[in-house]
Amino acid sequence: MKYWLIKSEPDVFGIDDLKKAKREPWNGIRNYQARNFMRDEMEIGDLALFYHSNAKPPGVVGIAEVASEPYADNLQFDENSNYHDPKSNPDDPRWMMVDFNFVEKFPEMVSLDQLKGEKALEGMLVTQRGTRLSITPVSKKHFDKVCRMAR
DNA sequence: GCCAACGTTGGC
DNA sequence: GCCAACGTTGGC
Repeated sequence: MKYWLIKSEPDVFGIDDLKKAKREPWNGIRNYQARNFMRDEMEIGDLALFYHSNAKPPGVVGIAEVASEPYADNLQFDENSNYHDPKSNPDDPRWMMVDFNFVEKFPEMVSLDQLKGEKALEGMLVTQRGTRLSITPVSKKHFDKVCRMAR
């Protein structure tokens, strides 16, 4: 079982939206590294820290769970979508995604500042400057620590 | 296959 | 809204 951190902008799709939806296809990822994590490494039952980016303040607000095998993100074939990719071949889709289930919303967010200030989280990718990846792997140690900080 | 130009992310 | 840090694109 692996652990992850997934970013989302609360204005677009935040933890409350996931709570309401219960389950959501993680579509719109158009970065190869992030895609590879979903396609090649995620397994049903993996847990992910749900992170609000472009928020004030940014930080981890809850937990989601991988709920499906990887499958093609249909928006890549939708000409009216921002995520349309004309170069993707329907017989060999370029962009894959998984579904996430809502697991938990933390009573209080663990802000990026808190993450950065916590010695035990040293090396966590999201705290590092220039990490723009919307999906990053997280060690179990770091995952557990963030959960403890939230409670 | 190099690399300049361009686009995007996301903290601040 | 600025801009640093990346990723991608495309000409050569």
